[in-house]
Formats: sequence, structure tokens, C-alpha cells
Amino acid sequence: MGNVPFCSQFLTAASVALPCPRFFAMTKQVITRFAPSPTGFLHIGGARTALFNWLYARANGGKMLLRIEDTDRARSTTEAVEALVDGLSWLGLDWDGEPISQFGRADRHREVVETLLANGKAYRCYASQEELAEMREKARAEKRPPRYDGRWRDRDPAEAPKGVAPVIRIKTPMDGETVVNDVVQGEVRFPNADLDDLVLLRSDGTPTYMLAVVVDDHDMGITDIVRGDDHLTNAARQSIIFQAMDWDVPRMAHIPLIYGPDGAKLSKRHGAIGAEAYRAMGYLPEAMRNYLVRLGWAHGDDEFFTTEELERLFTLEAIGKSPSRFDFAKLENMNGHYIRAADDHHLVAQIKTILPEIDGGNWFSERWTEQREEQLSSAMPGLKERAKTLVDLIDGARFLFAERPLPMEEKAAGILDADNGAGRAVIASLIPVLEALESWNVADVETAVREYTEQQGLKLGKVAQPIRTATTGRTTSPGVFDVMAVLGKDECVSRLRDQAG
RNA sequence: UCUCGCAUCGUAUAGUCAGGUCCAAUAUCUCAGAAUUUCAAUCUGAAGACACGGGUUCAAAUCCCGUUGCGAGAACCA
Repeated sequence: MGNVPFCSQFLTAASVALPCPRFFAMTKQVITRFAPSPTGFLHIGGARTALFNWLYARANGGKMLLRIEDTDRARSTTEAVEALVDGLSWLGLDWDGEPISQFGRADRHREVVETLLANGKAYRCYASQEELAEMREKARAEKRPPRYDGRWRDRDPAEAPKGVAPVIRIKTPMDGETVVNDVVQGEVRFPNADLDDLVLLRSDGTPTYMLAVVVDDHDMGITDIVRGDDHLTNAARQSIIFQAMDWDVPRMAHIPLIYGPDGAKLSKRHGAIGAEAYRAMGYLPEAMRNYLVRLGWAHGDDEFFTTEELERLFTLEAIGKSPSRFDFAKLENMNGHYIRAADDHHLVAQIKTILPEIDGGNWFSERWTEQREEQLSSAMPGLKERAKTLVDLIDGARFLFAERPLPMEEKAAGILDADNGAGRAVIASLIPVLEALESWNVADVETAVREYTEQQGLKLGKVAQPIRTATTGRTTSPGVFDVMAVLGKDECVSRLRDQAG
């Protein structure tokens, strides 16, 4: 960490040509933005904010821009930006143009402050840290909210102490109220008396977030700001800056935050953090998107949506105002639906890409052959019925990758050994029947086994369970005939022979 | 403390704006059952909520007031 400069790929802010706002105002093309600060990963709330921005832009034939709020130099590393980009890409959320670095636009921010100063909308404040601390202390003692008292607002600059670098503050109206017309929250009114003269430029000349956001949103031609409702009070302050510059205030939509299962703000404590963590847990990006869009947004009782449907149905007005909790059980269920509906080869490809990220994935990677990949594909229909995640899927296919003699789970061995090894005896007498088979496919194997079972006067379970455990080492698996068929005759018979008694 | 926001089954939402069709719906979770070669998937069923208190009204989940609870912001952080 530290002040690592951006790689040139992201250092585009200064050079990128920003669209002319007036042009877009004329054509009324919707332009949204996703503006995360690079914290090292794309967290789930951010992912949903990005999704809503993306959906809204697409639903209206508009654009979504990506701006990295990297003015906090200590946290803004190349890796952190890449993590953001990775997360968005995984979710399939793309943006128009190059990512814009907020830090790279500092000169423009300062330029706007000069204008504000020249128009008398802002002023230099020479109050020291001690004075500020005193103000807060006094406010607390009097049980008032801590606010800057405006002591330099109308003071003669000639009184400025020598050698003190001032901050620049905006002149917030003293009375009246600032109204935020929010698409989600409705008309929210803030008494101006509660909004103090916030700092635009620090004494070291760097712009504050509050200033940067406003200038960037304006310059980027943003028509609709969609962000977390933790910014709702900021919206009032930012409106004041917009108005001071005589700029149109974009339409705003402050969406409620996502909390963890315990109702507290989502954090590392809740296990998953970044988008890549969800990928490693075996969730499909399309399932993730579907789950996320239903957190706060609804279209009647509908649960599943394709991207095309969302583009048609999504509106900001339909977003609810109350915060929601993240529920893994529901995500899993949805993911299961998407897995069952997914193409078999697509699933194999997805598994292949996440293998390096999942626990125990190496075991599979080391044994990955073309033949096994084909077996995996053909076993997929039986496998995906039983899986909620890609991790479940590959774990269910473990028997395809295992080498003889197969490791036996305790319960599996129990089935073979029960009734003095009745299962092993069944297997022994079944082997010649299978060896005699000329063709080896699901139907023929099934016919042979069923005929044998009938001849012996047994229930199918008495035969199928021993076969399952002998061929997979487990008590649960896809249908035994599918397992036998996909293993192939030689491997199947050999595994049976290993366990025959 | 101040400003602002939120409150329907455990969870996500529908219903609230335009009061009656709501003894509140759907999905998930939980439990029971059916079917089954195992486990899933599937099917059937059960359980489970309008935060509380007033008011308006013939009628309130829906409108009004208050209370409580939860959250956000209140920085020379973003």
C-alpha cells in the first residue's frame, strides 16, 4: 500500500474527453455512474448499486460510466482498482468509456473553487484546528450538533493571520431549506440551519470528496445519480454546491443499504466480502445478479428474470425504501435453479475457471484430463440436479476423478459390510453378468441389473446401494446406472471387483 | 444531542400512493407426507407477519398523530 500511482490504464482522467453536458441535456440521454472508492474489493452493496445503475441505463438506452473515487491516496492502489474491475466483469456489468480517476481531476476541482470564490459563493477560512475543536466541544456542552460557526464567512480577509494556509468553505444559505427530490426516498427536506459551511478545498489545496463528486457528476453529464442512502444527507450538501455553480441538480435515487443476516451492516464478519469470494463459493454471476436485483426491487411476486426482462421492467420507482438483509439460503436456492437450467458444457467451463480459487480445487486440477472433462460433461445432467453451487457440482463428481482403490466413506463401507457382507456377495455374483454385456450404456446396464435383481428376488435397493458405494465410495450420488455408464465398462467392473466379497 | 430515513411471516418481497375484493399473497427457510436405487429435484400439506398506542371512517396493513425500535449523516474521510 501507500501512494502507489495508477498504472496508465486507469490514469485516464486528465486525458479522457468528457462529454459535453449540454449536449446530453438536449438529447436527454440517461447517463448514470458507478463511483466506488477502491477499498480492495467490490463489496456486495456496491455490486448491487452498480447493477441498479447498469440496469437503469440499459432500460433507458443510456450509458453507465465508471468513476473511481480515489482521492484517498493511501487506500487507492492499482490492485484495489483491478479488484473492482474484476468484480464488475465477473458480474457481467460493463461501463462506457474508460474508468475515470477522481484524483486525476483535482485541477478542475480547484478551478471550480476559484469560480465560487470569484462569485462570492465561497470564502477562505483561517480557523485553526484548535478553534475547530473548541467549537465542537462547546456545541457538545450545549447539546447542539457540532457545526462550524461561520466565523470567517463575512470577515475581512485583511484580518487573516500571517502564514496560515486557509481552507475554502462554501457559503451555505443561513435559512430556508434544501429539498432533495429523490426518486426512491421522495421529497426530503433539510433545514439549511443544520447544514454548515463545508470545506471545499483543504489547506493543502486538495479538493474534498463533497466538491469532487459534484464537479465530476456535472462534467460527466450525469443525469441520474443512483447510490446508497448513506449519501442522502450528503445529497443536500451537494445540492448546495450544484446551485452555487448554477448547475442543474441531477435526478437522484438513494437506495437502501444491504445488511447482514443479523441486521448489522455487512462486514467481514458475515463471511463473504468481495464479489470474488462469491465466485469462489460457486455462485453463478447470473444467479447473483438475479438475487441482488430482488434485494430492494420487485415486480409483483416474480422471482426470476432474464437480463432482457429486467431491461424491460426495471424502474427506480419500484425500489423499496427499507433496508434488506442478505440471505444465503435464498441465494443458494436461486443458484440451484440457474445451475439446473444451465448448459452442461457451460457449467464445465465455469468449474474449470474457478477451480484454482476453491478449497481443494487443486486435487481436481491435478487430475484433470480431456477424458475426465468429457465424463464430467456427460455426468452433468445427473450432477446438476443435486447441486446448489459449482462447488457442490465438482464435489459430486469426485468419483470421476478418484483412482482405484477408491477411498470409502465410513457409511459407504457400512453398506457393503452389512448383513455379513451381503452387499459384497451381490456384487460378486453381478460381475459376470456385467462382463457379459456387449454394449455399455445407461439403458443396457439398467436392463441387465434389473433382470438380475428380479431373478434373485431382491429389491432394487439391495443391489443399487452396494453398486453405488463400490463405484463412488459414497452413499449418495447420481443414479447408479448413470454412474456406471459414465465410468465405462472396464473401470466400473474393476471398481466392483475391488469391493466384491 | 441534532437532522434525515426506515418498520408486513425467520428472510426477500406483493399489497400502502388512489381505504373495502386482505381473518393478508408469493418465494425461500423449517416441519410433516407422497414418490424414489441413495441424495437431490419434484409434488402435497403445515407452521409463520401488518412494531406498539391512539385517532379519522360504515370500513384501516393502507390516511393522521404519538411512542418504541433500527439505520444514516452531522470531519481539512470517502
